[in-house]
Amino acid sequence: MDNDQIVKVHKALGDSTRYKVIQIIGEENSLCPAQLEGRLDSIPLSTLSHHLKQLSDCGILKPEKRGTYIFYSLNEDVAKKFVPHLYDSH
Amino acid sequence: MDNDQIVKVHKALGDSTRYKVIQIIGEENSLCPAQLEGRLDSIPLSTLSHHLKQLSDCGILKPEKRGTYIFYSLNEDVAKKFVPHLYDSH
DNA sequence: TTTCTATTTCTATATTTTTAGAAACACGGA
DNA sequence: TCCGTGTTTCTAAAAATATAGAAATAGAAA
Repeated sequence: MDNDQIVKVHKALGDSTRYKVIQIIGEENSLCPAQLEGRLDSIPLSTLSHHLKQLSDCGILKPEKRGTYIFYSLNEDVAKKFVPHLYDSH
Repeated sequence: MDNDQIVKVHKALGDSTRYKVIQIIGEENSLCPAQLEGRLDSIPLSTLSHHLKQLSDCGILKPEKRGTYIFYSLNEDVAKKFVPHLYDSH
């Protein structure tokens, strides 16, 4: 993992909405945008989608398409490096 | 360390100049702005100063005044949490 | 006190990022 | 095929951040 990649992950985590998304998905294992929307404070899906894209692009989230739905889950390799405390209580 | 603080550290590390600063200080232990300036690609001291402020404000850098100089070093508690690999080879 | 050096703050501009409505796309089911 | 649902892309505007020159501050030393 080179510096650019590392900086990209930090940038992705350096926003409170995106950080909360990572926390929620860390608890729930796998969620789709509409489910996440219900757990966040009145955020439009279009905005959420941008955040999910950024989190996926940097590699910390892993989108998985099943029919119409897209389930997002943590990429554990990356998540363990950057948000290890999410794994502390398991 | 609460969420706001965590997000703040990630945001500070999510910029390539600031990330490089952290890497350099991790190698050198303690440097002042003018020394750092020489290790970075033609950056004005005023800009560097802003970056150092952001890195200090979020807690990952620790400024220490000695006469006219200000020496910046890593706050190890924070650095070990967010950039643990900087410690791998020591 | 004056000067020199190290560093920061002020100010303004340029750039990037965030936000969100509207339109488009993708898939499953009637 | 047409409709409904889930999700993304398009577009534009607002907000935040980065940048850097100039001015200001702080301390050391003459």
